Amino acid sequence: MENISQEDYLTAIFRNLDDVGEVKPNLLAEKLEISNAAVTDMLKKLSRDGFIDYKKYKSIKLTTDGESYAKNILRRHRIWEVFLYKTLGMSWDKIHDEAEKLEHSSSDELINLLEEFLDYPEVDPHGYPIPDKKGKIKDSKSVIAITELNKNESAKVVRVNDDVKNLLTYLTKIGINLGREIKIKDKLEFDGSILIKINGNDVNLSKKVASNIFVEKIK
Amino acid sequence: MENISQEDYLTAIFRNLDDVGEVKPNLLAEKLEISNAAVTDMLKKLSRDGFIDYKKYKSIKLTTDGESYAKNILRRHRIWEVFLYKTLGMSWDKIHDEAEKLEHSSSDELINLLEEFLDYPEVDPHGYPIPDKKGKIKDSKSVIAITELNKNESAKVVRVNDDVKNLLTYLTKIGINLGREIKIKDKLEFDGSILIKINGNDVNLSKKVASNIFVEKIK
DNA sequence: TTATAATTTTAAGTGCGCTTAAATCTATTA
DNA sequence: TAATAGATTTAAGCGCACTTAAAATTATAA
Ligand SMILES: [Mn+2]
Ligand SMILES: [Mn+2]
Ligand SMILES: [Mn+2]
Ligand SMILES: [Mn+2]
Repeated sequence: MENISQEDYLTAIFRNLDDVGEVKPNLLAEKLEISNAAVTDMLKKLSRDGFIDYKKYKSIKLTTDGESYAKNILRRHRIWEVFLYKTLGMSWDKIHDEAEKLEHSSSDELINLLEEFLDYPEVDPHGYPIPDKKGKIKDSKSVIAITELNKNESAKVVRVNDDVKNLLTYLTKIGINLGREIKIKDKLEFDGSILIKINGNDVNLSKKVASNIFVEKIK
Repeated sequence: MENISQEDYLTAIFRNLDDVGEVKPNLLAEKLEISNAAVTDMLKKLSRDGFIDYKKYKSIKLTTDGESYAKNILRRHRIWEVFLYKTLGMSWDKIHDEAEKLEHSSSDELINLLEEFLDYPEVDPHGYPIPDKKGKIKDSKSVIAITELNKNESAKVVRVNDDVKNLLTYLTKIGINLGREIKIKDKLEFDGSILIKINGNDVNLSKKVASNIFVEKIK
């Protein structure tokens, strides 16, 4: 395909599929920071090119082609992130934007060599799984958002949404990174915020922040 | 700037400046494999944006801005090539095209980290010098084309034009790579071809090939 | 159920980077 | 020097990826 815009649309679609495997144009427009009209335009092209199923005023589905394409771009993105973070030591909050460009400028051969050089990493530095050459993604059913934990439960941070502006910078500031253990001290009804204990400190997370941090329970 | 086309034009201009620091549109059209009309179009934009000095029907010069921009892209390109070749082991004839894309998708910060990781290489895998952070390029006055050698002179291959389609693949096939010693056995007048000895074999190089291989004399 | 709000599409328009064809300018050479 | 060849620019047009404004459709809530 070799088309930066279309590639970004496809990954945005894939990342935002709901429980029945559909997305709405409005959400895409938000995620891509683009007008609704532009989205409609592109949907026609993606449909024409066989990457999505699209009927006017209906939700969007990926075709088999579209899905495997999206996963390939995601694979590129995440492998680049590992390289930037581990090999070059670039900071947590910069690698996503950098990978967002590199993902469109590298052949499959390059990505495979890079994967080998990095010794076949399974997750990117934000905890997202890296699809293998065939597009297979390890499923992570036990991964849940902090918002789904109950009071007094303990958990380990295993993933953080890399897609939310300035979230990573904020998390670094309050001492949250992958592998950290947290404990729910309280869940506040009126605004959905959550009080957690981390590193011996009490920290209050807004609902929005908490819903973008993912953990695995510790029994 | 963040513009792939303009960046490729600028490096093409820089790489093809003549002895008085000028290029003609026609040559650019050839190198970029694009119509003359498209070149004229882009020259107006590059001029508007302050990267070149351009007057209708006259040759093109780079402005100070244009030159430092071009050298920065060249720096990116060549550092990427070193990485692809040395770190990942990608083959000699594939790295150029890959770098041709990556050069447009990497921040200065990334390039600097990469340069450090590679331990500050001075030349790319084709023998071209890598501009430093300030745009300074080591000059290589003693580097000459094979065509400039006389009969019976010996020399070491130090650079090969990475810009000529299929040249590298061909050279690999006949056993020419950087560091190899050659000796001029004969120069044929009628077609400008040159007979050289390399690796104990006699090989005939066409004028076109010979003019794209660069050497340093051995006394 | 119907008014209103929200979403989505259509319409019109823009700059980009390209194309081919025609016009214009410059260089070569008879 | 005048004809011609070659280089360059202009003109018209195209698809892409976006915009804003208006129209159409669908969802929500009184
Ligand atoms: Mn990311
Ligand atoms: Mn991207
Ligand atoms: Mn190169
Ligand atoms: Mn390029």
